Amino acid sequence: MSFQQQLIKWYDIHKRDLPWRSTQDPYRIWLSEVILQQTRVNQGLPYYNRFVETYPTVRDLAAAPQEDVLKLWQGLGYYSRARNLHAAAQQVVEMGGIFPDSYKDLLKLKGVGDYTAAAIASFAFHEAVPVVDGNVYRVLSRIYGISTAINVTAGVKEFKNLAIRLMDHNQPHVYNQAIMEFGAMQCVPRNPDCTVCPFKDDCMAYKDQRIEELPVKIKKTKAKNLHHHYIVLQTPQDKTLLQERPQSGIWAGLFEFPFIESDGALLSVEFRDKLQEQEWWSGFRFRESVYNQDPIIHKLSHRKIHAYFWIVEIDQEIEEGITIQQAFQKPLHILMHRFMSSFWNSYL
DNA sequence: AATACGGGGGG
DNA sequence: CCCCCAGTATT
Repeated sequence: MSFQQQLIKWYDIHKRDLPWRSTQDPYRIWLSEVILQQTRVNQGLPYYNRFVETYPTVRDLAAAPQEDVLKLWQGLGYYSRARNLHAAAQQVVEMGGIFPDSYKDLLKLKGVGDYTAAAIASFAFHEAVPVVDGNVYRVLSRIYGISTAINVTAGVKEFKNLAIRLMDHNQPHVYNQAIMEFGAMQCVPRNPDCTVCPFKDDCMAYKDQRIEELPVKIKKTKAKNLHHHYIVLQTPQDKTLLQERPQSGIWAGLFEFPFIESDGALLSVEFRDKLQEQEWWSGFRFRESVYNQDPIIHKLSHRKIHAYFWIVEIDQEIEEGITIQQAFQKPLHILMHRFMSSFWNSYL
């Protein structure tokens, strides 16, 4: 039995019942693929359901305000995916609302790269293009004993070529689902149960006991430290102040309290001075107290944010002030949302 | 070719 | 603590 046949046989027995597998609608498939970029199925699943329900068609998504899309995306991370998703929906609507139906044309959509274009093209249109995601790298590197790093150009090309050679051209949609599912369920990153693997007699890595070494990946640079002193403004009428982050960089387009950056912890007097130096701060009388003496550590892939929340009470209303309820309506990053939930749920 | 970009889960 | 996840865009 060929590799493809064995793989598909395994898939038929072990596949999970996932909502995007029971549709041929390119819009839904695209939605699922973007949500699942660098995201586990279990984490993305509820978001997929909410998006399909809120925006049943690509036109609904295109017509929505970006803030609403970000709000629905809140907590999923890599927020440029949401902004690109929104922009791509508008691209599709401009093309008459008809989804591109080939790998080549799909690639033109914002946020759709090599993997996602291949996924949509094969799942929705049965085009014979291979998906090469983290699962596929792992499966192929192990079975074929390939030590080329998966995150260097030579590796990307080598694995892509192998994937093209291996794929089942008669049923690319099944084959692509099968190899990813196999990586996700059987050929897992750590401690796979190779004794029940259908490829245990052929797998080079298993034979050479190199399962834990493959795939090879060049390690990434380590995180830099940032210190954020968030200003939790409180007015007499219990209003507060949020600001939108810039459209590029970390948490682009999300909302948070204004903050002061520093090299480390601040004493109350230091915080007062820095606050009064802020351009937007218009010299209110205020009383400050730090909510958390020790920083809350929020880790991103390459930033380590030390967050301090300073409760700053002023004795007058401000024009930009919003209610707590309004603040919760805004798209927020997890650090903000966690603080707001714990602070205002116990405070109110 | 390297870096930026989240958050959660697992060992 | 470190690694990984249905990657893409930018530098």
